[in-house]
Amino acid sequence: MKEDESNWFSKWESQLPKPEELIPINQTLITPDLAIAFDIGNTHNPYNTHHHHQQPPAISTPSSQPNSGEFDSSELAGDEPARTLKRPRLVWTPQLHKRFVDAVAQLGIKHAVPKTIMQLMSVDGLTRENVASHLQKYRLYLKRMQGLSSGGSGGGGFGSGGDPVTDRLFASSPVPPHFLHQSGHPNSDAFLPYMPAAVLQQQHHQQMGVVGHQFQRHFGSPVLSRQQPGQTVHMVGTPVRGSYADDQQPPQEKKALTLFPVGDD
DNA sequence: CAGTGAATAT
DNA sequence: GATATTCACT
Repeated sequence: MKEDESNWFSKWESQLPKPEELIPINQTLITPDLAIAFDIGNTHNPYNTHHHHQQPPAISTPSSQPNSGEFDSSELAGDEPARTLKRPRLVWTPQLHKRFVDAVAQLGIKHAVPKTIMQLMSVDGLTRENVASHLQKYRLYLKRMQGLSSGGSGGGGFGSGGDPVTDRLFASSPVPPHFLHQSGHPNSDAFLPYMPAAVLQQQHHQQMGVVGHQFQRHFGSPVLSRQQPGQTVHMVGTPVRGSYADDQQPPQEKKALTLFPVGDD
């Protein structure tokens, strides 16, 4: 009956350890081997923002690779190679991507296949799959670039009619000109406006003063950590304030359109 | 093995 | 929700 229940319950309850007695067992129960095997370390892992871990592939500065650009492998200085274990999701940092682009550039679009690229990059921990996957996206990116790069409202007019570079990562890296269509034109490299990244903003998303958190991702600049409601925030030291307040249309196509009463779109 | 597109995972 | 990875084909 009832009394039985309450009885065992109280018993059980009274036997519960007090908070003070609850000691952290997370680590002590995990042997070093296990820890490595599961890629878990301390509970307060710097990378453990909340629920996923990642071990940036240690970019071992290849002594035989003339870095055309600067290379900040500060935090990337990894530790133990994850051995034969399932590696964490690789994050393509701009630097990493740069290397990638570099490799592809040097190989030439023709020989730029995952395997070769990977070798040339000589990034420790990078797998062929990683490169293959990335290469694909990169190709798609290039393709799209060509698509909307002709004629348009050119003249430095970005983010107008077209779509403001969908891939931030790619956009943030100097792309060898000759990549754009055609593989044999070592001389047609005339331009290729490299956007200071900061300019790349999304047009949609009218979220109040909140700047895309994507920035944080690639530039590690905590532009906005926490913003109190009502507080206005402008970008730090980034004078990239668009010209057009809310309108996404540069005063340029405004030619002769007095022909018809433009209803409204 | 390389290339794609779709699905899936983080 | 963006991205990276995996999968099934080609």
